[in-house]
Amino acid sequence: MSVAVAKVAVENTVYHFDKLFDYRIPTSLLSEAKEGCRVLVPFGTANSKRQGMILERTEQEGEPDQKLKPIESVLDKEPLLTPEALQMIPWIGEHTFCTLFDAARLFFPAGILFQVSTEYLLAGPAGEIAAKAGEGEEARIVAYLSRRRAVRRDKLLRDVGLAADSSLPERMLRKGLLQKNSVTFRKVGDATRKMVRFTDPQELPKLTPRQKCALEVLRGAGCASLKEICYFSGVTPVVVDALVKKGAAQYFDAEVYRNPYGDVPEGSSSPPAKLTAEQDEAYRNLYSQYRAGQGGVSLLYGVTGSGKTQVFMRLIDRVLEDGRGVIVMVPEISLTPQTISLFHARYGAGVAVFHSGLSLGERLDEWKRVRNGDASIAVGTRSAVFAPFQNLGLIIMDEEQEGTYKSESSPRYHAREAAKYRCAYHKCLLVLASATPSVESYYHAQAGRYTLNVLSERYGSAHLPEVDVVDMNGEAEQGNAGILSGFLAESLRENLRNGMQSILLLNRRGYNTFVSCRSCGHVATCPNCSISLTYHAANNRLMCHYCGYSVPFTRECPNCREEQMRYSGFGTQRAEQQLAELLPEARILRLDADSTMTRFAYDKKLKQFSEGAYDIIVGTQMVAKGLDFENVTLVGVLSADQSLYGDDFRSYERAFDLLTQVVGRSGRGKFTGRAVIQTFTPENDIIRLAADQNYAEFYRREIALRKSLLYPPFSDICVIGFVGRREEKVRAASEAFFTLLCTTARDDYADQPLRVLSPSPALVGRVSNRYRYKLILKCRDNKRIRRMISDLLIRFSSDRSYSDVTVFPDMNPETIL
DNA sequence: AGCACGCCGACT
DNA sequence: GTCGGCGTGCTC
Repeated sequence: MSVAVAKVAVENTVYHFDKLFDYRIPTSLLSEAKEGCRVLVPFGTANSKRQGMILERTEQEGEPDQKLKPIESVLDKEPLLTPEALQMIPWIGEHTFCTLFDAARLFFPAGILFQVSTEYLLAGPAGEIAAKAGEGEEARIVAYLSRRRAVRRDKLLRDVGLAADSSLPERMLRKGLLQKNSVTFRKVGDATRKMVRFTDPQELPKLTPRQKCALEVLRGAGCASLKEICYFSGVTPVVVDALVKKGAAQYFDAEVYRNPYGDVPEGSSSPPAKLTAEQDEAYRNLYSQYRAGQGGVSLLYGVTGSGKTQVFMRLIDRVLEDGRGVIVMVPEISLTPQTISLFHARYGAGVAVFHSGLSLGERLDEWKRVRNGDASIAVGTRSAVFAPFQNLGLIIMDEEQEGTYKSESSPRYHAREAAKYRCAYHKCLLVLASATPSVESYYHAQAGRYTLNVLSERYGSAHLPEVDVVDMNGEAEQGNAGILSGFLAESLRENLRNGMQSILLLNRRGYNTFVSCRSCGHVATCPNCSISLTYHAANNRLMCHYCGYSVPFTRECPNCREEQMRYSGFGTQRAEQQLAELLPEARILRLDADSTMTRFAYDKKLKQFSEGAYDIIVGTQMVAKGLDFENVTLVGVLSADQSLYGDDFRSYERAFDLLTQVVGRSGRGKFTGRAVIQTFTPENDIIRLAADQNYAEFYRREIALRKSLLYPPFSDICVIGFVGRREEKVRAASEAFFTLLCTTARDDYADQPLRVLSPSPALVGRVSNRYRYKLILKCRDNKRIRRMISDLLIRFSSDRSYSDVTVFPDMNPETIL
């Protein structure tokens, strides 16, 4: 006698008791319940229905010793997950300290998920129930339900006007007035963008001040996305909801873009441009490493504009010939239409695109195309690393040093590590490419763990730009308080006269950065976060970049009541304005997160720039990378300083990367380029090294620093974050955890090299009214240490006294909060 | 996280 | 006497 058992990862479990749960597979489901299929299972004392994923199937011999609960139903006809994914899920769980189901989620598009929810219906004929029911709210629920069949819990509570966490339905259930069901439904999600239009009613209903404000914006625009209305009027979506209810406005869905990138051309088989000797050598090396079939990692270090893409494409061609899949990852910022059309032009519909800007439906479509073998190249951001190829030949990670490859929310995985795992599994090649490799990757290449290929020259006739560093201290002394030095202003004029284009980088958005009172010194800060507010000229409001809070700007100081509130510092919006005053004939394009909020605004604006509709781009980081316009011959960095002096061990690396990259936007075509870097600290070596594009020297210094201070790659860093509503609790929790960690490490892990830094408030100590603390652990990221951290988390969260504080470990985070 | 069990105070 | 407060323990 034996019984079939499924080991199931269950949704919405809590980390400290997450594991694979055993369920009996009823005979009727024996053929359906395959590994990799989603199932519905009874869970907990209430046996509420939850979604789960079968990760393993076993036969249990003899009598079923425990009373295993049976699987309720199987949700997929065919497995959603490949054997590779099934194997990778526990690995992700172990490395990122997340639940197994959360790890499994990474492998399928969000649109495919079912949601399990409760619905209620009357337990008998309406008349009978109404007679038994009480007054007031109970009676309202009965009346409401007597007009329909079953209604989902959230809808019921919303429609009857009760709080979302009301326990009334449960109480009525116990009284026998209601009955409940578990239902599964496919998440419809935000497949379309919510748009609002003004309905222009005969007479306007009575409106509250906030509603008036929102309506004014809407009237001006006629129609806009809900997001935009909220940005420009500073209201929350509920205000717009009210407008719609009162009949002054209407919601509608933006058209669904089935194919977000227009008609995909047939893959043009245009032969790739001829490779230079250097490119050819890199290509040959990579190809032979691929051919060897041993897997492995290679670092392709090529200066900006050296033509790494051509090397990739050659390699991709060969891999495709073998009938194997290819993943190309790019950072969010450079997933431009330029990049995508480059691949579309060459490989046609064989390209699937993955990034966060796609609707759920589109993501599902692209996922299926890879799954079914209709697409053999996946191009996308970090999530593309999980593209469901069955036979993978090559993964390319462009700009591998980019921080966006590390997930900042659970599961906190690094796409580079996930890529290494997949490459080991498929015995395929991972190519890390960059003009400024991460210190860690270059170290591994030097140490021989990765192979190294170098492209030291720009492609074609292009040369690296000449760079001038301008000391802004001198400018201030000469009475120039503007954002442009005389030198940069003159360079811009000259470039304009020559009919060439320029890019200006200002690494900060908003109009001004800082708003304070001249009279009492009061600084405008966010009421929810420990951060100062930023003035935005577009909507004349002060905004918080952390939680989205905003207030209208007034001159009156909320503290001393004097009309003395003033801006200081500057942002992209002010730069744009000053530039317009200085160069009235220039056509200026501002690119930052505010000007590119709508879905295709960024793409459209870049296209216009490339067609010559603008002379100058001024923007934040998004202009620093990936842009490739041959008419750009001048790049200006308005202030190199903010990016340099973070308090993170990666600040210098990021600053060097940013400066090198932005300088590299200049002179990529047949015209010679130049760059101007403005700074108040011209003596800083990083600026000089970036100006010279001297990576080797930068690396030499940085690696020495990392070694002496025991930072990666000489150690791993695990940051344990603590978040909660009451600061005292959060601080106490971090200290209790610290103590527990220290004793555990001393008693049971004396063999492990370990340094623990005592807890301290996070850099931004409060965000959205939640306090944040952190403690830092320098360690070796190995099985034993992960086990220790996991054990600590489990022990710590079973202590009820810190239940309102959430603890989250992050192994090798991109930034130390 | 939910949810049930269980043991003490203020109501009909 | 009972309803309901939240401390404690479990989830195949």
